Amino acid sequence: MNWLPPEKQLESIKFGTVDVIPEDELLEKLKYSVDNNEPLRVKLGCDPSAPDLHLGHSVVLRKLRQFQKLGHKAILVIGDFTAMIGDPSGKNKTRPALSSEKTRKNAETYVQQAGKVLDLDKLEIQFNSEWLSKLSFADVIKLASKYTVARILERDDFEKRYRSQTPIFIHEFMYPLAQAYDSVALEADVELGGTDQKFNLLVGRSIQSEYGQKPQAIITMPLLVGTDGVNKMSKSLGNYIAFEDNPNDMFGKIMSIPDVLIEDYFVLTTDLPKSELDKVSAMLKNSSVNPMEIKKRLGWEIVRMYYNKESADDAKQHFEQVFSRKQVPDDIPEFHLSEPMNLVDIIAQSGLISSKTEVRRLIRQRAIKIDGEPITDEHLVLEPKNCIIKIGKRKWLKCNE
RNA sequence: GGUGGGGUACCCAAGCGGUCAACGGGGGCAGACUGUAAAUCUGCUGGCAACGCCUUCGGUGGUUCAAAUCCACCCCCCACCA
Repeated sequence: MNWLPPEKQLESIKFGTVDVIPEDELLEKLKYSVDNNEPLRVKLGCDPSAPDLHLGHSVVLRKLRQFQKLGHKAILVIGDFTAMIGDPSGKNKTRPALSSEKTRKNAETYVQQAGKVLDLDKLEIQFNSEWLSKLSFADVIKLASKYTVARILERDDFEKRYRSQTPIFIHEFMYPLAQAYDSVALEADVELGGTDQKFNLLVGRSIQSEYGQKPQAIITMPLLVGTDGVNKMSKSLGNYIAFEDNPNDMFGKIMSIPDVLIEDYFVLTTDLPKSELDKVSAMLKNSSVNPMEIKKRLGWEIVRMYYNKESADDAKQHFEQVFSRKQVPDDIPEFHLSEPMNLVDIIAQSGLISSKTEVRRLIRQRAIKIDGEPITDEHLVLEPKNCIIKIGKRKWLKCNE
């Protein structure tokens, strides 16, 4: 293996991170690794209960891939054990416990999608049920005796929930410990996570020491802000851009992010080299360049990464056609009209809008147009003819006789 | 185990016998303005065969001409005390 000098490695590892704790220990580990020709074991945990990966996940996955490129061992830990128990952390709703079959299936999808970022051939995949399910109650007590309630309560989400009178279950206290135990079981040298994982990662360090291991270095990555520009990207908030989104949606969603996020997105989700990133940030500061153009570049890059250049070109062109020139997109659903029919029924039947009440609402709001003409009559009956119905900002229906 | 507080629409949160499909805020959607950016202004935000009807206020029964509102039992959450 041709190793990059440890200092160089550290420098590139640090790029885009929030914390590297402790940096000197990581450098030591890197030196040891190079001197002994021994890759570091770099761990990333994942939750297989919602296997729809999005750009938010990509931030930390990309960091893991970077370690792969540097020659280290990337380990993806599937948290199947905890998923099977069902983590009730989402407020007061108990999340349904997933069956082991469902979990395995989710894990499969997860890995398959993660493959868009990681090199699967070099990836070590571990299921934490492998070791966690084998712990005896005595083992668990022993593990629990390594940490105090006060320290667990330091975690700010626990503290928040405690203050807002939201229930906290005992087993939730155990999750950080279980995750920490994963690091023990795997003898991890490094663990990655989002900044929201910082606490858990640090517990890993303590627990590893308690079990006589060298504590892992931890690396936290920023949480990518979602398309709403406010919250972290997450599936449940609906502000996400999924790996599986089709190229047009992917491009369009990128175009809808607030300008202030452009730079973060470039840094955290694309492969542009440092020199290019500098150019981008210079352009963003230069008021003569329309940020929209830079965003198009971003959208193009991202679609290219998850698909290819052709798709990226097409998506960009589609965007310009539909939103810049306000033309009707090429590929829209069709509706066959053989006899006169109520407009409301046509739209409801097409499935583009789920209720007729809502369709009527949209008509009242002048959001429905036929061949460019806003409709005002809720009772309009359409004769069979060829026409284009536009519904709101981004839905179309083509009627054929 | 005891005492007290609480469970309302996607979320927060009013309402405490009819005028309640339920104030207000958030979010979302739509319109204007735009660059599917931000900011701003406006409207909408349970469903349907629609000046009416149906379903909804933790659950089940009950009182009443009439219940989210009153009663009974049950389920769940929180705080304090033990």
